[in-house]
Amino acid sequence: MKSHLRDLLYQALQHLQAQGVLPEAGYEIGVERAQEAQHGDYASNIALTLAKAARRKPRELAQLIVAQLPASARVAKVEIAGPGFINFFVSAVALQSVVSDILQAGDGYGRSVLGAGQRVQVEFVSANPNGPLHVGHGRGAAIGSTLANLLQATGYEVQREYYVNDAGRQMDILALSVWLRYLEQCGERVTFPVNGYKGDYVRHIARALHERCGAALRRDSGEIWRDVPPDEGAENGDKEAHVDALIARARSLLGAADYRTLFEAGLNAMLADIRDDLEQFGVHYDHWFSERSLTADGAVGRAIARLKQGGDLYSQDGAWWFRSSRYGDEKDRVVVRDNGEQTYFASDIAYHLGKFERGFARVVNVWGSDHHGYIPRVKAALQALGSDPDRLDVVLVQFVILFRNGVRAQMSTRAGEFVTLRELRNEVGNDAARFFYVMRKSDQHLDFDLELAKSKSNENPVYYVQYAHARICSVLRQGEQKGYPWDAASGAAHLHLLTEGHEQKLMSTLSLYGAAVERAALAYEPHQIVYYLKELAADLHAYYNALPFLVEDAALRNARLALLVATRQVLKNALTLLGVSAPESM
RNA sequence: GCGCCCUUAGCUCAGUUGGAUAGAGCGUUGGGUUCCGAUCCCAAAGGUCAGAGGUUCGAAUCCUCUAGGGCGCGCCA
Repeated sequence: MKSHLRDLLYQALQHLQAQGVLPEAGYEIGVERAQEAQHGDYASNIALTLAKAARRKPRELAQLIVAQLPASARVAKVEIAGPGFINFFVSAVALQSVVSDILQAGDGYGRSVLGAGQRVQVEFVSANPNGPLHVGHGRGAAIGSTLANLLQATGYEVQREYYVNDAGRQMDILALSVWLRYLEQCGERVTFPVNGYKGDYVRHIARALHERCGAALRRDSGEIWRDVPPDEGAENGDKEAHVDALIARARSLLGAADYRTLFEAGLNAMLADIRDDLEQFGVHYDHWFSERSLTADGAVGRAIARLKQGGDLYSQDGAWWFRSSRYGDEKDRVVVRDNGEQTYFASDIAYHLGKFERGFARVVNVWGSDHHGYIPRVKAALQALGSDPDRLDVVLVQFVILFRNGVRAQMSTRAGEFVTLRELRNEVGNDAARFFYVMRKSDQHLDFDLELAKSKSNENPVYYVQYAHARICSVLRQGEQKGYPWDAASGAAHLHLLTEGHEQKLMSTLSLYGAAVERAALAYEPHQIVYYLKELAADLHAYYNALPFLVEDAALRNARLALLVATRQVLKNALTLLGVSAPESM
């Protein structure tokens, strides 16, 4: 419709140019949805933007343009309003056609080819596999997953990826923690390090390991603790040194093979848990990318070598620094430490470089907002290596605060540990969780009202929207029972009977769906789908309350049912993008 | 201290590349509807868009400064 109106305006402008009213030049013709009903359906500000060039008052120019507009069956009325806006009122015929469009396209309605098959990668969650996912990760999962769905629906070829941080000290701490719990299983008495992972999940992993391996990984406890520097709390205690020494001891006492067994036990158990959690949450990945693989196949070494070649590395204090400040970062960053180990940042350079080498036209990272300071250095690295940093977009996700009965829900009883995603899902259900997670703009804090998410009332937006879908199903069931099954052909033939105000409003909202999907996808703003759904559901409920559907007049009845079925289709399509179910009854 | 993000009605939040009298839900007040499944409609009240300058036909939106809040500033990951 928008492009149709642009065409009409373009033709009018051509006439005016021919008459010498307007100078010859190419113009951007802006056509927007009108904000208020009294402004019609679409509005153009073309007269305002061209007033200067035409040396006429905007309203006067608007009149000239309108006078030259070709007639169109899809436009019922054109008005000039305000400072010089041209308002278009869409004809009933044009409005009604949306119903048949939807019924014809079905599940495909709202999809577009905007992305033209370009390959886009969305990387999200990527939580370290050293513990279960918590409620904060859940928001990243919901937003990332919806974003991927949106981009797919707009014609991009999307790859969903999880970057597994399976290297580094944190994973060694997990391995050590598992080992100590395992030794407890063997009957040893251990003093658990302050820095160790104390969650119950570590005990579960240790128990399974003990059942599988017996005492094969047991070592003499005197040897383990010999000369280990004291933990925090003791005199001259240092929790970092303590835990590092224990890791080194585990390595030496167990040997490479047994340490690997231990390490893998922790990693694999955690990964399986995370995978399972996300799968149940309706979040699916195409690829789980291992950080260790980057070192193993030499990608990190190659990236560092390239930086060195480009003159972007220098040696200082025994370490290798990347001159990121040259590319807009606050300061330079270490990529190889003085002990010869590569930093996490070094892997990340290789990882992001690899993303572009894999042929993605665009790369989207969904990160917790606490990582925002990391963006400049990654972009700096891409630029130094000759990739276009603008092809990397980072969506920052703010924190989630749980509320129960109006008060901030306490973090779990175990000190410092957040409520897990699984606990949240079990309490409020997957649908409510996913819907609530994407309800706010991602860079806004999310106040998550647990009681509201569970309530079965129209104040609960999930319930309100899902019920709109169920309600339509219910009407159709009622129709069957009354001997009024929906006749699709009759409905299609009598759409012109849909002239009531509520019907027009509903059809108008339906016609906005495609634009809403595109906007949400391009701006990386899943919350726009939620707002769209709320409006669509409100229109449906209002229609339901205002007019009867199962009327005796078959033509009118089938037309109304056609509108209902179309509405149901769009509700379902939009809910599916969010990963929320569309129930037939509730 | 420096950097990034945020600040819109009593509350929770929208506001589509700068557009018309800044909107919605909840809450409050008054009225109507209560029929296909569990609710909708109308009206009223409520705003210095944190504050101050600037850019222009036009600013919640862009720029500068100030205030308040969040986060980040490791040879950690």
